[in-house]
Amino acid sequence: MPENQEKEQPRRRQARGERRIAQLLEAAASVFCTTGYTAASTNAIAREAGVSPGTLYQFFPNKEAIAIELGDRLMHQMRETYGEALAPIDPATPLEEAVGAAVDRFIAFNCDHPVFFALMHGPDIPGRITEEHDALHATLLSRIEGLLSSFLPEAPPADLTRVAHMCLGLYKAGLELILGHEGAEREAYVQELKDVLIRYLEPLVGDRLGHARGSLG
Amino acid sequence: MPENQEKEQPRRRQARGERRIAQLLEAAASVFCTTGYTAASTNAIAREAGVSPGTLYQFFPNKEAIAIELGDRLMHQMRETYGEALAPIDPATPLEEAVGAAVDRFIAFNCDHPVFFALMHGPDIPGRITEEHDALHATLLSRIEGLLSSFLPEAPPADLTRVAHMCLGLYKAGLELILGHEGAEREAYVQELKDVLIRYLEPLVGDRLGHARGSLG
DNA sequence: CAAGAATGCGAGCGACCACTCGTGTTTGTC
DNA sequence: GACAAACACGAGTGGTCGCTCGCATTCTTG
Repeated sequence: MPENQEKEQPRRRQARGERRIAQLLEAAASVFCTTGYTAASTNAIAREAGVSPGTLYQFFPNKEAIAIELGDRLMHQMRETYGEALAPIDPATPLEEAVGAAVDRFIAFNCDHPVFFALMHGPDIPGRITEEHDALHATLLSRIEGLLSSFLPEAPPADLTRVAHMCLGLYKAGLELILGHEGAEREAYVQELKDVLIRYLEPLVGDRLGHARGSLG
Repeated sequence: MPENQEKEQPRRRQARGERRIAQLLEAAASVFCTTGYTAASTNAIAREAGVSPGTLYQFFPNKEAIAIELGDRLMHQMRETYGEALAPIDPATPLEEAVGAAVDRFIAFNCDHPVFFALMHGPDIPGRITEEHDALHATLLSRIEGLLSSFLPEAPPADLTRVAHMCLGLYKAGLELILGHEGAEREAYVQELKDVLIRYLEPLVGDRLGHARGSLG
């Protein structure tokens, strides 16, 4: 059977279809945010988008595909964001500045796209999304490791990896608190997160260059 | 209608029944751990326990009650644990010692009872468990605040609350990494978590007493 | 040893959900 | 305008899951 059924050429879409897709993804983002992936019913997504269940399945083969497409689009934007936020930097950059800039960019992204957090942290999420998340996670980790190694060229790789994991974990913990507050309190938590990271990393990287110790605001 | 239907006196249980309950809770813990709460089917729990679905419902009115009972028992043990781990201490105790002891106890508890983490972090968990979790969370927070205030009697309450939230969040982040590793690597992460907390808190509490700065191992 | 309560079973019920299908409507193309 | 393809609909289908019910078995009690 030489027929290749998996390679269906993308069916021609009209402008209306593209609009529907965007509409459905937006609705899905909203529903995923409030109820999580598994609890989100496709009917609820369709209803939120103001279309019928059948219409939803005109554009997505199944529920997972919705999350995947949403994840892909977010991931794309994310890569642009961390491309800027975690680019290799001059090792002479003060730690405060490097951490502050990276945190600000990531926090801004996550505040703009709360679905991202919801989609990447559900314990009930299908395999494909987890794969994407793991891939992103790995990329972020290697970027952080790269940055760390420019500060700490002589550290054992295992330690670098561990510290990178820790940084990402600390960021996620801070993000959760930040997303849980608004306004001035949110800003205060952002600052607190920066302090955590800076104070954690300072003894590691500061020993090499003897940066000035942090002064509290 | 003067009848009070909610107050059914607890039906008499035989030893066999108590054993079954323990068996079912253990099975539930196992299933919740591997699949999470919502994805765990009551039939799967019954199967894991080696009994029929009907037997399960002989002892629990519904699925939520299983999680609640499990949560209650864990919560009870937890309170004993943090009763020791977060008891008010002499403000003169070195920060390293206080943080190290508290972290060790909580980590030990969480490693002994992985369900606890699974049950308290699913985004899909029913209201009652969330309430319990919130209650525990609040208690832990006020304990931490209490400890902090003994170090920082003059700090504004809002700052104290924020720092306490941060500490708990950092702990949870560390816990996730710790549970994800074993053996020596796990121990390394435990130490890393302690370092994070100590370095975070040191500038706050250290300023008052001028403790020796941390030396890396 | 009864008699009643507690325990145990498992087919099956009702609800919900992902997904389909037959049919009707809109849009692009000649 | 004619034809086909894309779009839209929503009742319906199959499957899963929480939970029930009638009945069999084991324990406690007098």
